[in-house]
Amino acid sequence: MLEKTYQPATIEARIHEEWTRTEAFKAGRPDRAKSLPYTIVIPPPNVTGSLHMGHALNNTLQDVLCRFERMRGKDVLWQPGTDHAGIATQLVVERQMMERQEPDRRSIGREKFLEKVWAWKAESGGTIINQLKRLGASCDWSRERFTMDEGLSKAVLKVFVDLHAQGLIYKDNRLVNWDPEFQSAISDLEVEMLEVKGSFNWTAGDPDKPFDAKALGKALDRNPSGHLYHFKYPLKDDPAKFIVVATTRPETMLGDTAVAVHPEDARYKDLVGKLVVLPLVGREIPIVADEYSDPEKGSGAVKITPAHDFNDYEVGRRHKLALINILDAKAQLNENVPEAYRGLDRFAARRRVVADLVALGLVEKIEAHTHAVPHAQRGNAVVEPWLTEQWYVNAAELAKKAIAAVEDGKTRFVPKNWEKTYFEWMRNIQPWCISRQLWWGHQIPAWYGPDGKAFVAESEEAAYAAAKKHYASSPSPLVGEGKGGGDRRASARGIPPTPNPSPQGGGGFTLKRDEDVLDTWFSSALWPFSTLGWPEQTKELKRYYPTSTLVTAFDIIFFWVARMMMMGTHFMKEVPFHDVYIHALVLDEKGQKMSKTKGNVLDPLGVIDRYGADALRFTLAAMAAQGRNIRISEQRIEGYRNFATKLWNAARFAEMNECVRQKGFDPKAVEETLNRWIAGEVERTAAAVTAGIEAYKFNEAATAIYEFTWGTFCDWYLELAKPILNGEEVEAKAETRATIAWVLDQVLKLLHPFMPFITEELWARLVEVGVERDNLLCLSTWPVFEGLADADADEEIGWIVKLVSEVRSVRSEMNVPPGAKVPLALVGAGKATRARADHHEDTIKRLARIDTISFPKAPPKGSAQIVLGDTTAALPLAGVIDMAVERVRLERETEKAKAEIRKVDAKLGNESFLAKAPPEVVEENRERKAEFEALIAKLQAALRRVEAAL
RNA sequence: GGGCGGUUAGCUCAGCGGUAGAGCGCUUCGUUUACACCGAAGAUGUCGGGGGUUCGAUCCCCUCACCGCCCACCA
Repeated sequence: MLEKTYQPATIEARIHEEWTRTEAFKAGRPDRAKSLPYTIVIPPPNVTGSLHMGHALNNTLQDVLCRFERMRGKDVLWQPGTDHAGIATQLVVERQMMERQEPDRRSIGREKFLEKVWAWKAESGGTIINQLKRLGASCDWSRERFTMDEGLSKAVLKVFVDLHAQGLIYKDNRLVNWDPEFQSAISDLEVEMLEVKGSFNWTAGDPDKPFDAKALGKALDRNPSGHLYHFKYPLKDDPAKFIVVATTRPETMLGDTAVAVHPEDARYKDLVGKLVVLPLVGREIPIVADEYSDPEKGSGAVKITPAHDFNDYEVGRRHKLALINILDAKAQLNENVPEAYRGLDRFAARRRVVADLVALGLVEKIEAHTHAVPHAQRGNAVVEPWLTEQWYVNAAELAKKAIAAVEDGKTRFVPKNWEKTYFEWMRNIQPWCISRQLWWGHQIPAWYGPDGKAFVAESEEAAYAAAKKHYASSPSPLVGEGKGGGDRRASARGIPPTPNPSPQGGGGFTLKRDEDVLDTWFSSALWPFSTLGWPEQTKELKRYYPTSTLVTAFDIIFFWVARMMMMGTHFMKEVPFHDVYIHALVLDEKGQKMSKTKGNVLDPLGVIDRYGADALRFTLAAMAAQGRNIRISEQRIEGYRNFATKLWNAARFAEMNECVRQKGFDPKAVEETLNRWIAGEVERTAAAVTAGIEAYKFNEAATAIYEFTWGTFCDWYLELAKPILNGEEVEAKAETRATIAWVLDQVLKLLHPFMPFITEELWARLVEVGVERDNLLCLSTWPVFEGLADADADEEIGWIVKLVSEVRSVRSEMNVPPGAKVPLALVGAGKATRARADHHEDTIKRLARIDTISFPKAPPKGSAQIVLGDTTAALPLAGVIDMAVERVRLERETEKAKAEIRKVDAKLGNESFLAKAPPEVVEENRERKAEFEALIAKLQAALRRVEAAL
């Protein structure tokens, strides 16, 4: 016997165990050997992360697809795994070490530090996987992968070496986004522009307002950025004259190598080609004419610091200006600035420079200025454009095939509008900086010879062999000049080059491996094939690649989707996935991004504890309309928890009424009108759910099964079935019981992708006599029906539903006591109606609380009257109801009908409409008009009777 | 500055060239043996403003307003 309410907590764990025990989700099950494959690779969550609502949505949708396709008979591989998440994970461990007051990573060295990270991974790495399991994710857990697994690392090595050999990976010395806190390069995508506001305003020469260093200091304490400083640079030839430049970063002036003005700017035309003397430094720098300078901005003259600004870098290139790097890896001023500033942090230097220039009378004004400042997404440090040598991928080249694949429709975005975003980015793609000065990640497979030449190979041995060959035919490396290579970069970062003391062979030289690791996204880019065993040509790779669908949120289209497309089309010569379904972000009730700092995080695990995984999943799926974000609220989840309970109780009802599955039950063979009707409804619902999932319209699929289950099955079908179940007609009773059991099974199946736990549980518990007892629901077959619809049954049941609803409505409006049974008179009933009323007598009596049904020629005096097609249903309630109220009610009904007729008439009276609208629409309106006219006629008759009674 | 999306019931949102919908909330009623995490009945909308296309526009086009996001932007 089922309990009165569904208790998810007790059931979910057991069901999950059952799935695991039977290896239900394993790809390549023998019974699916001849099936079509269906593959999804999971967007690998950070190995040390924990489940948030975004994951919950992402994985719910993937699971809906996988369970759906599995039930449709496909051989489903949902490939799970985790990402090593270079920066994020290293950060966590470093913070942990700091909290424990342990020595930092540089003190303990790379090896010891990596041991710690691996230990942390071992400790917390299983968390998110277990959380995914709690959500019900039907991944093939036996195939779990990690981006730093041996196999995946091999794939990374091969890709790096191959791309390098093809000239698509190279080293370059250019400006990168540098995170001075991590002391690592980061990619453009990892930079976030944050708006900052200043508060200090000052103008030179205002006697009422002298410069107040303290006030500026305070403003800068709040925010080191946010001000625009106007500096006066004296002309060399005429030191009494100045050119004014404006900057938000005063300290960079120490690295200025030019001032640029617009070539068309009349104010400065004469100055082009002249020199100014850079204050504080004394360097003579030219005034150049460059289009980059915008006469509208600032003073129209702009200082140029090619080594510390992306735009200035380009100007510098055009004018062959010197690059003076004034910062070290920590963004402290280096030896290239006057001694007074050396060793200062960039923000301290900023104050110092401003103070010194004010003292020299070279500051014209300081304005509070709101502008955007680049911050590192992880860690939030202000990012510094910094000149270093890094490894790059020629993304523009790889993007060609990735773009073509989408243009040709080999990969399709759903919703389609994301293709535009994809193209936009891909067509303007910049070189991808892939080296990171971190330790946690795939170390770059490049070894440097004594002269700094890099040997890229899959192993140290291979690199050494290549080096030996190279140096045998080249001048001795031992007298190398230290040109290029990692060493120079290392020294630029203040890290002394550490020669490898151990001899690596008999070549008379040693190789030193590049210390850097690869961007995390480099390995994730390979995920669709590296997880299948590539570079080995495994049978899994053959069977499951290309994958079917990728399900992800739009915020990683650039980071991940685009790069998988590039790597997939390049190395596999085939797209990594056919469909990319881009889903929404999950926001809080107010539409804000959930974040720990805002404290508006709804923890999916807490939700699962309180309402069950099924309720959470259903909520997310039901709200996953395309092209819109999801605002999740606990109330909504509660509503779907109630839905689960509703289903549970419907099953309980079935159980109590001995509705047991019948082997070989054929829904086409049922004879009771009621059962024929519900069979048709099941067919329609199955089609709607199927169409919804196929089109990635999860909300439509979820709504279809919800409405059927609650509205059609519980509210009407079961209620209508009760008289039969309680009646004496043995055959009808048996058929109805069997039908109920069958419908319930179809509900369980259709609902299973959304609510796997409760459905699996009920599936198992409802089997009393034998059908499919040994099978799990998740491996059963998806409902597909044809030919169950029965127009006659639809009409008949529709009539009953209408009659019952109308009677209830009138009773309620007329304040008939709910307990009171009243007689029903059907006036003007034709043969068919009479037959219906006879056939469903018990049902009508029960649901509408009627005691007797009669068929008089005219309505009894003092009746409330309901027009139902050709019949007027009269409730003789003389004395119970107020006829004045009844008159008002009938008048209102009449007015409504008249309003409808007016609308229809407006159309039918329009000749253009008759001429141009499709004939079926015209016909539809004619029928509508006739219907309402008939209705009005009957209502008028009813009104006359009421008036007679008054 | 470039792009994308949104504006529909009190709230959160579906829908869509031809009768405006759901969930929650609200009102009234209800101990009819599946379910009060329930049942029955009910109220509520100038479908953001303006223009256009069309026989017909909440839906398509243009425009304006407001809101959100992405990209670019440290003078």
